[in-house]
Amino acid sequence: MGRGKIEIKRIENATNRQVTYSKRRAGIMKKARELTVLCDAEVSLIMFSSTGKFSEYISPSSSPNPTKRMFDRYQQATGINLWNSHYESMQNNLNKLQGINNRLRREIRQRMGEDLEDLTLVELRGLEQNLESSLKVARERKYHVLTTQTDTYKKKIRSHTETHHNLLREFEGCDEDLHYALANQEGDYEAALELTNGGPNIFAFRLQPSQPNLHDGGGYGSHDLRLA
Amino acid sequence: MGRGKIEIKRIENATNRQVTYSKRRAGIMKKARELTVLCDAEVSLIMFSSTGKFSEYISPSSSPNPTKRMFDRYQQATGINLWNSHYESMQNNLNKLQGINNRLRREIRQRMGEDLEDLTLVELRGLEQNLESSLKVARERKYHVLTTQTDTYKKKIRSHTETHHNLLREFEGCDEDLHYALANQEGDYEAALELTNGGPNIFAFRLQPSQPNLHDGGGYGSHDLRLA
DNA sequence: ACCTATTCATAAAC
DNA sequence: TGTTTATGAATAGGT
Repeated sequence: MGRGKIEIKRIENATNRQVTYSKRRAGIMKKARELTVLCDAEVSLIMFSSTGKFSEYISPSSSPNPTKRMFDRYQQATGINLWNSHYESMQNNLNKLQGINNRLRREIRQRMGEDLEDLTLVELRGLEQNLESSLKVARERKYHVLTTQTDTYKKKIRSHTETHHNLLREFEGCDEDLHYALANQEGDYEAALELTNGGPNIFAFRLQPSQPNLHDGGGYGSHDLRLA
Repeated sequence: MGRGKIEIKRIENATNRQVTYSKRRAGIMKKARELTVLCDAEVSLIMFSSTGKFSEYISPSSSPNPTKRMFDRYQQATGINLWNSHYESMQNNLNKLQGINNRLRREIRQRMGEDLEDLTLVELRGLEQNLESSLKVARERKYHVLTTQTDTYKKKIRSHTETHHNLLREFEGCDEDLHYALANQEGDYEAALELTNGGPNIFAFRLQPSQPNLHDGGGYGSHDLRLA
C-alpha cells in the first residue's frame, strides 16, 4: 500500500527506515487499539526501534497495573515464570538462613539449660565442661573490668584530692591578703572563713563514684529470644 | 476497509466478534512481523481474546529467551520493576534474618567466653549468673541421665541374671534326663557340661555397659560456628 | 474458509 | 516531522 509495492526486508537507508518505523508504529498501535475495543480483547504491544526508542500500547483494564496484569496472564498462559530464577534462589537462601537460625536458637537454649532432653550423656558432659570454662572466662573478665574500673576511680580520687590540696594551699597564700583587706572593712571575716571549710565538703560529695554506663540494655538477666 | 465502514466500538454479536478477532489478529501480527523486518525493530505483541485465548508475536532475537529479553528491556525503559514488590520484601526478610543470625552468633560467642570486650560490668555480672544457673541445670540433667542409665542397666543385669538362674534351674531339671540319656550313648557328657559353665560368662561379657549413642555429632567439645 | 466491494494504511514525494 | 496522494493491503459482510 503506497505509491508502489515494497519488499518486506530490512530498509537499508536509516532515515527512510526511521520514517517508516514512525508511520507503521502509529498504524499498528491504531490496530491494537481497535482490536481491544471491537473484540473486547486485552492487548500488549511493546516496541523498540532500531535506535532503541521504546513505545508501547497496553489495553486499559480494571487492574491498577495493566502491564503487570498482562505479564501475569502471560506467565499463566505459557507456564513460563520469567523471574523464577531470581525468586527461587532467594527462597532457598531464606530457607537456609531460617534453618541456621533455628539451630543457633536451639544452641542458645541449650546453653541456657533448656531443651536438654534430647542430648546424650556425652553431649551433656561436653556442654557442662564448655559452660564451666566459659563461666571461668566470664568471671575473669568481670574481675578484670572491676579492678580496672576501681583503679580508674582511685586515680581520679587521688588526682582530685591533689587538686583540692593545691587549691587549699593557694587559698592559704591569699589568706594573708584577705586578712589585710578585711582589716579595712570589718565584719565579713567570719563568712569568708566558712568558705575555706565548705570547699572540701563539696569535693567529698562529688567524689562518691556513681557507676558509669549503667544503661540496662536488656542484657543477660531475663534472656528471651523473641527476636523475630 | 471492508464492505462498509464500521464504528470502532465493542461488537455485540459474539460470533461476529470472534470472527473479527481472528481476522484482525492475523492482520496485526503480520504488521508486527513486517515492522520487525522492515525497520529492524524489536516487537512484542501479546493478545488475549474476550474468551481468554492467548496468542503472541515476539520478534526473534539473538537472546535465548526473547520474551525475557523483551521484559528486561521494558523494565529498563519504564524504570518500573514489575516483580519488585515480591523481590523487595524477600530481600528485606533476608537482611533481617542475616542480622538476627549475627546477633545470635554473637550471643553464643559470648556464652562461650569470647567477644566479652564490649560488655559492661552489669552485663558481665548477668552473663556470669546466667552461666552459673545454666551450668547447674546441665549438671543436674547429666546426673539424671547418668543415674537413669545406670538404673536401666542394673535392671537389665538383674533381669538377665534372673533369666540365667532360671535357665540353670531348668537345665538342672533336664540334667537327670540328660544323665539318663547319656548313659545310653556315652562320651559327649563332658561337652554338655561345658555348656552349663560357658553360659554365665557370655552374659557377663555382654553386660559390660557400652556407651549407647556414642555418635560424635560435633557437639560441645570443639564448638565452631562456621554454619554459613 | 473464501470472495470482493470498500475502506484504510502507507510509500513516495514534497 | 507533517501533508498529500496514488496505490496496495486489510477487512466487513455476504456466501
